[in-house]
Amino acid sequence: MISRERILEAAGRVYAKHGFRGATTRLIAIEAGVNEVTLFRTFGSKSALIDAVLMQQAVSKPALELPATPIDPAAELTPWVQMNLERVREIRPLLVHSMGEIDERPEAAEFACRGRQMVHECITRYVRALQDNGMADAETDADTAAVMLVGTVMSDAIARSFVPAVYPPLDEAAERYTTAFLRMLGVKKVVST
Amino acid sequence: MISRERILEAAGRVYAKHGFRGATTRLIAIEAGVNEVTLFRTFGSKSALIDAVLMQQAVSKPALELPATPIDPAAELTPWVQMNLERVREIRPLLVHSMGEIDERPEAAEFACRGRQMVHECITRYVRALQDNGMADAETDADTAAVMLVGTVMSDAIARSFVPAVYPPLDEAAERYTTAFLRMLGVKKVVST
DNA sequence: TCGGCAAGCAAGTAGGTACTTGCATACCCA
DNA sequence: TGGGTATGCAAGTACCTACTTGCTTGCCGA
Repeated sequence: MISRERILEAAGRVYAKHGFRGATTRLIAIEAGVNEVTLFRTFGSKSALIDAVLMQQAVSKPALELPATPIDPAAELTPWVQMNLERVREIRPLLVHSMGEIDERPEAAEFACRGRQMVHECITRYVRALQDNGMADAETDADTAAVMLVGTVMSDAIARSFVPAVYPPLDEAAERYTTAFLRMLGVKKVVST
Repeated sequence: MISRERILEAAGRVYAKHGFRGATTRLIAIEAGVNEVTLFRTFGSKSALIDAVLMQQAVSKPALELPATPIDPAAELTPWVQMNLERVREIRPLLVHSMGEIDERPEAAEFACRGRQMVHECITRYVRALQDNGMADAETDADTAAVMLVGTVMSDAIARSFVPAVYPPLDEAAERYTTAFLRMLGVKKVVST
């Protein structure tokens, strides 16, 4: 049963590189250092194997939380944005391929959507809390701001690798996005608490 | 020479659905209502055909311009954002597939990047003009705001189809994004000019 | 010491893939 | 009227694909 994990990891790497059609059972077997037959005996079919890969990825994320009651928004949001940037960057090839394959393999949809949904709920809750606590302008369009922050994170994490020129430097991105986001919401800087 | 265009269009549709590997020459030929051999006689190879498809797409865009000297930012930006949303939505499947195939087929990279680059330059020029004219706060991070607007547009156009719940209604999106963007820049509303 | 189980190996099946070749038709322009 | 040019059709090549079958090997626990 050691080979099960080896195959899953190998399949993940190969799928990330080549997508479903390009991830041949032969390639995966070689990458896993395993006989091709073992792959069928363990997972039944190539589709089942790839599904298992995506399923595992979707489950293995412990969800990045934000405090229920905000205190220092910039200090709380910046690392959250940073972490989300890194996470999406990690799974970028998987994400892009499964997005392209949604029509042909609807099973890929859940993987492509789940993370996005969760992040959206998290940030939306947070901005609501900001408004309720009077730390953000009550009349601003908080939902839109949240959508824009998450959209920015996705766009950066996915597109930076092939259009690097347009994005802020890697080590400044999270802070800049956060600052601009808080500006949108009309949040004042916290000097000391 | 009529078939050349027919093949190009058909190849575009099939590629959009199935990606490079899934867009078989047989499928394309059937979709074009043309003999498979004609396809090879006209383009030489499948790769050359798909390259031609992407090349044509990349060239056929006349670039959406913004005024060199802003007068009413909201009125100028909203339709621009709307148009860009629609454009990216149109080529979404093409974009997603070519993004996934960049590693394997670097020729796809130009198509995936070109539009993004141009839009970025356009909006950056515009916000600079806003700042120069004193219509936007001079000390705000205009570049980051521009990146966020474009990132939002890309994210909406690409992800709305499979995570519709998180995005603002279709007919309000452009206006909301524009409003939030102008807020980020500290642009006051123009009442009448 | 033996039985079961995971895995490897070699070979095969049935189908799909890009691409080629040779030949038959049309059609248009000179 | 004749020749080039675009296209169709049938067949074939060489290779890749997922997946199967039958047999062998090695390990592990009773």
